[in-house]
Amino acid sequence: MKKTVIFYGLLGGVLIALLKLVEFRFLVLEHSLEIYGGLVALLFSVLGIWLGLKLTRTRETVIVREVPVLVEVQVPMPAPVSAAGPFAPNRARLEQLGITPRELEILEAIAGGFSNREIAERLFVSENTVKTHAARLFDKLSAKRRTQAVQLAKEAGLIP
Amino acid sequence: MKKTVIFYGLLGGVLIALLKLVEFRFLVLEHSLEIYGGLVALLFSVLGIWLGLKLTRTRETVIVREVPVLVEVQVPMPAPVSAAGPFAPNRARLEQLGITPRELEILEAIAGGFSNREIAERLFVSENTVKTHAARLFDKLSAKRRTQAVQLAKEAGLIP
DNA sequence: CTCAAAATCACCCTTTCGGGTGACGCGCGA
DNA sequence: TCGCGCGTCACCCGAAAGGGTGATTTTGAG
Repeated sequence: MKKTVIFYGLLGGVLIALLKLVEFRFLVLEHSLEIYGGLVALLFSVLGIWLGLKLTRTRETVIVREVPVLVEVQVPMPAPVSAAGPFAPNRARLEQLGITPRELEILEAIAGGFSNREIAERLFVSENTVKTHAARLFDKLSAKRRTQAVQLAKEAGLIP
Repeated sequence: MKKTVIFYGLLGGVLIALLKLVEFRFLVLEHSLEIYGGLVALLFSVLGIWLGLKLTRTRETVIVREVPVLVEVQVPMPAPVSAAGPFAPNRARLEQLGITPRELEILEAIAGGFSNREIAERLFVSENTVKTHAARLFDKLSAKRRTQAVQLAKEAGLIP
């Protein structure tokens, strides 16, 4: 990566040098301008890099991680929902998105990390069926990938 | 890689074009040398800062201060944690699984529902690299699919 | 300095996903 | 009885993901 940067830096330098050369033919004068520009550019490049380094150098994440010591009451979760027992999917959003019960099942299975084939076996249907459900689901969720679908569904409170 | 080459090529071209343009203006309007210098300075400052940021992106020195653990009864939800702003991944489990910081980054991106390509662009690396990281990650998590990896990581308290 | 871990990238090959299309049956309400 | 939503299934094809191997570079610890 750095090599690439250096390479292009040198390339740029060579190009600029070429430009200078060409210009030289026409404007024998005005050399100071080029030199001036180049110097300024170099200077501020270095300055910029230094700034960048400085700004990120202090970006040290001081994380004081403490593992749970005692467990009292397991508080709910980030998502809203009062939630009684296991989990209650947001019916409103479910309906407003037009997601059917079967599709929700597929969604949960997907979130569980199962492949289409595994889901098919688990639900006693063909893999093609799972794929159709999944496709419709993705469409309704505006998701392009199953991971994205999971993410979106989670945000929408459809799954835990 | 090709994209990177093209990108840098275009960037270089644009920069040179800009320089030329500014020069031209300067030559035509015998005006402020300061503007020219300022523009060049600004341009290269931004470039430098960007470079600096890019070269040192995940400059984090993690200070792990483990507190003796008593019990750990993470029953219901993956990682309650409650309040506490962003989220602190379980460093202990992270280490015990041998997951590197970079791999954790990839994991988070995967959980975010991004494709390998998107992750590659977002982290300024090639898609192959992302795939390598992902592969190692799946191996360490004993996951066969990315959705499963997300699920397992969530259970392990590695991600929110 | 040397060594190892981490990160990066490439290539090949197989499997899995996802999109698109079309089709069939069932139950329910108009 | 018809239409419709839902669930079911199939096939094709391109894209994405995943497995395996090998390689280089960077960086930090000893």
